[in-house]
Amino acid sequence: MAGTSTEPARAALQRHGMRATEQRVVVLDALMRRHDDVTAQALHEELRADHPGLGLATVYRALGALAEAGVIDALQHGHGTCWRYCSPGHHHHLTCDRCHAVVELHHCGVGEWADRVAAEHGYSDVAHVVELRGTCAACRAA
Amino acid sequence: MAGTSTEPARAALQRHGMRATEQRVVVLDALMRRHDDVTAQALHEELRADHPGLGLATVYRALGALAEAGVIDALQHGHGTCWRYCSPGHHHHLTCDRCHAVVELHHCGVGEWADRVAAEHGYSDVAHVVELRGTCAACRAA
DNA sequence: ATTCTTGCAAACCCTTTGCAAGCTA
DNA sequence: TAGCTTGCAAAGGGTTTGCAAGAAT
Repeated sequence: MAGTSTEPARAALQRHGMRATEQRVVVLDALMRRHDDVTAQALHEELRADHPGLGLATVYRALGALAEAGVIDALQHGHGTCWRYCSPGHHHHLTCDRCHAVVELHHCGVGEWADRVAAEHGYSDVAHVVELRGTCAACRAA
Repeated sequence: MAGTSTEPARAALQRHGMRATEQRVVVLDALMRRHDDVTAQALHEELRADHPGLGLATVYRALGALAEAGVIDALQHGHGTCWRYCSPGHHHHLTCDRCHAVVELHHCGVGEWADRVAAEHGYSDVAHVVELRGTCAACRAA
């Protein structure tokens, strides 16, 4: 049935020159399906239900490799690292403080201001990290 | 002599309802003097030269309390947490990737965009985290 | 005098690493 | 087949905590 294929994950792995092992496919596929971010341990716990042999170290290694390849993002909010799938191209995220639902913002309203301000202070090669956080409609209603 | 008083640190502590112990004063004073961020361990190492009895756990506790009071910022870039003094009021930071020198930007060019975009997606109570990173003039020249 | 804070060292917890076995291309 | 990847368990490293002694208000 449609929507349950792991092909997208497999394809993404190969596109980035990573071997498409079952474990990596499973990890990436899980991230591509969810709308929020997860810790390595929570993800491991979750995946273990269907994949009893999957090791925690393997999850950590897969996440590290995927992040290095730019396929996923590592987030440092709070205690421990959280991970989430991240589509290509420059964009920012709007996340819900309560449920961690994420909206990707592909139109960036910061670059111009950032470049101007940085130049005023003599800084060059400026990058910006932006994260918007609020309460999503669903959580507000709840 | 001027410039070496720990009064500002002491005052900031009391203003936030924290007991002005010698250790806390020393920690906050050190942060108020520097233009970059530090790890707890590095700060401890540094302060130990003049304050042999100062414990690492005390540094961690002081930093945690100061951050909770909003007097300093906790940063999660790279491995381990870094800390830096942060003046009051809404502002953002422009930091040098090489030397970690910080410029505080008290004019925010993001709020309007953030609020609009968030509203478009049904999010409310929106806050934004922004950090600009580049190479400062001094490092570029070096 | 009371309550909070400190130092030390041990405990914690998330994450990484070594190594032999298993898989991918 | 050659070389990467996995699992397990042990090691690592930054941070937190328990507790008795010491300060601050």
